[in-house]
Amino acid sequence: MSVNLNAAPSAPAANASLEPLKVACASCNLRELCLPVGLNSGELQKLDGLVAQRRTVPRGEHLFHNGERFEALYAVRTGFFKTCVGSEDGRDQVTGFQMAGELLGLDGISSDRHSCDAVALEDSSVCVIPYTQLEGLSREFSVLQHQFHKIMSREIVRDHGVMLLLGNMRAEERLAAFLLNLTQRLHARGFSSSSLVLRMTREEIGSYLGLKLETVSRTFSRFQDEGLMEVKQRQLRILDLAGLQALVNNSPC
Amino acid sequence: MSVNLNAAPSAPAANASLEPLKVACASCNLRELCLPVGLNSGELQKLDGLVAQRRTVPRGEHLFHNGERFEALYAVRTGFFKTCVGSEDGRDQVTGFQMAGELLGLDGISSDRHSCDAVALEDSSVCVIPYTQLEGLSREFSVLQHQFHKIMSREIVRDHGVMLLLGNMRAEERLAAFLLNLTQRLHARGFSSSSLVLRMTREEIGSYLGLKLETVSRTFSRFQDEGLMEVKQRQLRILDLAGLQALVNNSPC
DNA sequence: CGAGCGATTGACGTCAATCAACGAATGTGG
DNA sequence: CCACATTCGTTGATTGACGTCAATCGCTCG
Repeated sequence: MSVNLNAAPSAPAANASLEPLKVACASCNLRELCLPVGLNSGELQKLDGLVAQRRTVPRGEHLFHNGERFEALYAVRTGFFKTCVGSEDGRDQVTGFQMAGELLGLDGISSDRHSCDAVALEDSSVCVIPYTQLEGLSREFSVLQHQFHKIMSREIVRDHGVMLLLGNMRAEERLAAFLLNLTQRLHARGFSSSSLVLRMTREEIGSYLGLKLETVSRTFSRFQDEGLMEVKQRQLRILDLAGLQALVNNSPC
Repeated sequence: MSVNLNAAPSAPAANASLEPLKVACASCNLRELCLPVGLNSGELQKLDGLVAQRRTVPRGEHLFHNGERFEALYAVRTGFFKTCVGSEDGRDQVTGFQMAGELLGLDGISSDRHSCDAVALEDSSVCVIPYTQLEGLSREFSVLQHQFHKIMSREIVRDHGVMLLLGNMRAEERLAAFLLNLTQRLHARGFSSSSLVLRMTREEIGSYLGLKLETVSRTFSRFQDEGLMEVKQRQLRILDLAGLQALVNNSPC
């Protein structure tokens, strides 16, 4: 396996800020990445009835907090989020980064409370999906039910990939895997797969990868020295994709 | 948060080997830990109709392999399993240990193929839950649907806890967290929470915790020297639960 | 323009990995 | 039943990767 991630069919990305009064799932350009995959138009309409509310989250603000009552899932429409869990003694761990078309809040189902924080890394907007209603609708439409289950399962598989990364890989391999994941997801959304702008700090990358920010920074510099990529602060440019892939796949020896 | 794990109400454990011809969920002593939580007797009967098949898995054998077609979930009746993912270059990572009442195979939903190996660490038996039928039944019974979603969500939360452990904790803390998790789950199944027999090798523990087997062994020895526990091969005895908890909660400084 | 956060880089320390040897337990075949 | 093989576990010495501490640089935004 190849350090799992959310593979998805391609679709162009949406634009932020100017929020239309009503954006139906049926006309959303993320529908092939999101919950509506496979629904026919009648089903889509029903789903739209449910996803009535939108919410914008300014950069740095929480979409939800750990411990908060769980009532809805959120589909990212525009923007970028991180989720993180924390231990009593103040350590915290970024558990994921979410971009357009990805679902937030699945952790909350288990205990009716959110068990992590979700924070916008740039001005973002989400669709609010009231959870009880989603359960209801997915009892009506087996396609929706199955798609929802697939999304939860995909999250589990992704987490297992991260566990492999955290448990077995060295700093270089972790960062390479992270970059490949990120570019693949961006590519699936119609962006360039070689040029990207990071939405998160070195510290946040480090937290996700189980590294310190200095190590992330040094590893970026090493990649640049080796001609694998160009690094200008958060502006990245992949020069040697195969080289990065080789780093992930070939064991260090 | 406290390095999440599958908390569950208590229930005594079943006995192996002599497999009854028919064991109904309704009379299973794991029903308060497993899928049937909250079902009324009519619903239980329907679920029983679905869970017709049992399977025994001798120690060391696979319940399923990575890449195999996904058709059913498995509920552990007796015994003990590990699940592991592997990368191309041969490294592999234990992603979890499963005991009675826990579900295996959730990773398979996302792609219709299992994405990990499940291996019995002792002679074990499982209930086979055909997945398509489970989806059907959970469209009929919202309680079953909700319980199933909770189980998937719990798996996600558990994985996030492991990510925190792998990303932030030192060897001692990881092992302490692991032991506390294990004893809590055993306790929930009616076993002593101070005495336990490990079903897995040092290497498997190490793989789960992102450590080498020598480090696991050394850390066990240190715990013993410090009077936290008694270690005789795989036979463990917790002497100072609070001491272990302190290790997990208090940052090293 | 200056304050402040984020990023980079260097010197040094630490924890766990690696390499290696040995001991204990379990299982196999003569 | 014992010799032997094999796997699992323990322990020590050394190495190496990443963390820590610290100084500096450079954006970005009031």
